[in-house]
Amino acid sequence: MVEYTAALNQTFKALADPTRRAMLESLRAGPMTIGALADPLAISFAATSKHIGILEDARLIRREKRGRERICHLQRGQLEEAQAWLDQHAAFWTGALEALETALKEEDKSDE
Amino acid sequence: MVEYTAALNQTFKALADPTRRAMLESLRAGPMTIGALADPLAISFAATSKHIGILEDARLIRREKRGRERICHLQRGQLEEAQAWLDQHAAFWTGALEALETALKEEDKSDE
DNA sequence: CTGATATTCAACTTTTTGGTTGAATAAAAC
DNA sequence: GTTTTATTCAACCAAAAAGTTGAATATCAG
Repeated sequence: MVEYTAALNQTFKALADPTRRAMLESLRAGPMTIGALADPLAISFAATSKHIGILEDARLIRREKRGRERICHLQRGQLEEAQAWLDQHAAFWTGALEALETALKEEDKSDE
Repeated sequence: MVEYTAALNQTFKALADPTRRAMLESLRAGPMTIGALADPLAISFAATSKHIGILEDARLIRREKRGRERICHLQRGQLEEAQAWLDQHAAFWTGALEALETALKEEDKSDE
């Protein structure tokens, strides 16, 4: 029930790692190389490259070859699906609780 | 840069697993027991209980003891922080691209 | 061509994750 | 009190994730 695509899962997995989120945050300032991305993180180039690969698979970034460097750019990927999932889930409270409140005021008893 | 709390990380990790998202989706219909949650999933009670533990740690659900049963209820947890992170990240395109578009129209040349 | 730089590849290690099973606990039903 | 029923605990397992190191590749600078 509710759409559950492989892409949505890939997006959430990609976002679940704090290092990868930090990378995405860095890239908000503009495109940058793997080296520049690895710099503030206390991990190797190889590890950074792997993270980038995961973000690329989730299409949250795009890696462009420029000479011996790789420039990483942000991409939307399936971010909107993830947002939609969260929004829909959050609606449980915004919408449903509103209705519940009304019911409680009128009945003054617990639901169910 | 940008708030990165342990709670936010816990939330994203909790949401990264499709089984756990399915559980949260089930619970939208109303509170239910571990058994009822485990039923549609092809996993054991024990595995279900563990997932519930993770969701509980992330405060996305609350486990209430009623007799020999445990009733699971949805909770907001730090869901709003996760939403905020995504919204902020998505704003990169909605906001920034809007500005970029304008710039392109006026200058008709590529950025950077 | 030679050497330095940027990144990736391959192999490997450690930790975490998602799952299992069977015993333990606790409450309900008989 | 004995037996179901519902859940958890503990020990374990396999696969995935996140990291490392060192060799390979490709490009740029002399």
